[in-house]
Amino acid sequence: MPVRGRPRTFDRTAALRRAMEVFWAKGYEGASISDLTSAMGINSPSLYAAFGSKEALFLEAVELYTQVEGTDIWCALEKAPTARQAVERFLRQTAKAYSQTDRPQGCLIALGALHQDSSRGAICDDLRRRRAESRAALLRRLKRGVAEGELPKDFDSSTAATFYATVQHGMSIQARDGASRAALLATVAGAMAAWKVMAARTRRDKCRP
Amino acid sequence: MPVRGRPRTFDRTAALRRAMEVFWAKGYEGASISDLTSAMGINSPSLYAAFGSKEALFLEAVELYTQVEGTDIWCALEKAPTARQAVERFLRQTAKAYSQTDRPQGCLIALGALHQDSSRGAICDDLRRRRAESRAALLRRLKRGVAEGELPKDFDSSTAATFYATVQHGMSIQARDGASRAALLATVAGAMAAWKVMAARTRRDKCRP
DNA sequence: TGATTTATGTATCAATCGATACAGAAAGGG
DNA sequence: CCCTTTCTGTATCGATTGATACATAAATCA
Repeated sequence: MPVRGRPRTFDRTAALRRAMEVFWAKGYEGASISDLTSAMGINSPSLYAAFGSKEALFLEAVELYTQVEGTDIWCALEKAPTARQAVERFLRQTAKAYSQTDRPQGCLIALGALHQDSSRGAICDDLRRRRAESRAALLRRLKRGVAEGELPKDFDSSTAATFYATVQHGMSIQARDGASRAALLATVAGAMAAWKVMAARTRRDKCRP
Repeated sequence: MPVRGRPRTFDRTAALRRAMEVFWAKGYEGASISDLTSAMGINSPSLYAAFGSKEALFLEAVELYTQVEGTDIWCALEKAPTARQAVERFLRQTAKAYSQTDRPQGCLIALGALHQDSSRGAICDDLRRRRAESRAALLRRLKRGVAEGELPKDFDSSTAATFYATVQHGMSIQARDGASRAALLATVAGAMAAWKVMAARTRRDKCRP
């Protein structure tokens, strides 16, 4: 069923992708409507007609970001055969994604709107919810590792999930500071060094396996 | 030698401290001159007469922040007897400082201005330089540990410094998301779990000490 | 065809941004 | 005393912010 009125003369998804890149590079507050419209190749009335408001555009851009840029990271976490490999691949994919040179460094969800008072509350809350979801996904994978016997029953999945989520967030700032992929992978190596200690059973019967 | 003209009617340092708190809570972009003047209890001409510009005020506020809020963390790093304790106390002090409930959560230097394009370049560069200095201080302490024989000669101080600095940055976002002190300390525990692995000599002769 | 519906481009809107002009007030120097 | 210097409060400045009014263009419906 075709739409009734005059058809849109721009590609809505392509324009949304451009908006995503602007928000990614400049953050929610730092991206002005003028920045957005010039990057999207449209005038502001078209932006408001198609997306509603700056807030709504941002929320759509973040959803697109999650689907497009986050897929590799989520897949790494879900598809790896062991929890250990899942976490390591999750972090290595993160290092790879955050250090791409043909796009902004670091994560839109981590860096897009950190100051609740100035950004609109809904913006900040949405990103916070997505960050919490990232930790929750890690937690699910770790608990599965415990349930499957890969990790000891007394393994503290909650602490480990918090730790690895925090490392990922720190990597965003590190990447934004210009860290190379090698430097990010060094951080991954450090984080994975904690694994065998956290995964060790309380009784030290694994020292000489 | 007393000053010549009409004396200032407000406490410059107290006003600067208020400005610091506003920047800390809202970031550089998010803090408007109106926000600042109302918190400082002065009018905008007084602000510009005393501090020059918003940029200069921010730079002074960050310097004050470094001296006032960073002292405990730096002291923990410098004064601990071993490198291991230095890093652990450094992170534990960070957890404590970032989770104070009577002030903004997380670190002004980590969160104050992450988007180069929108904030003035000098602001972003100053914070970046201070973040780099934090990693450099960690690196110095670790290399001292190697020189003193606490750590093996092949210990990768650079990787470890990058890792622990990144964890600290991640803790800022974690704290800004409302993490409790216990959650931050869980991250510290995770980060310190990596220590004994990174500090282990290449030959596994330390497994049964 | 004419009526309806939706999108586009120009030209703004009120509000807020960072930053000042200006006159008066309060100090020291002479 | 007057002169100079510096700070304070009021009242802005031009620029930019996010968001629209309005006339016109381009499509479908009847």
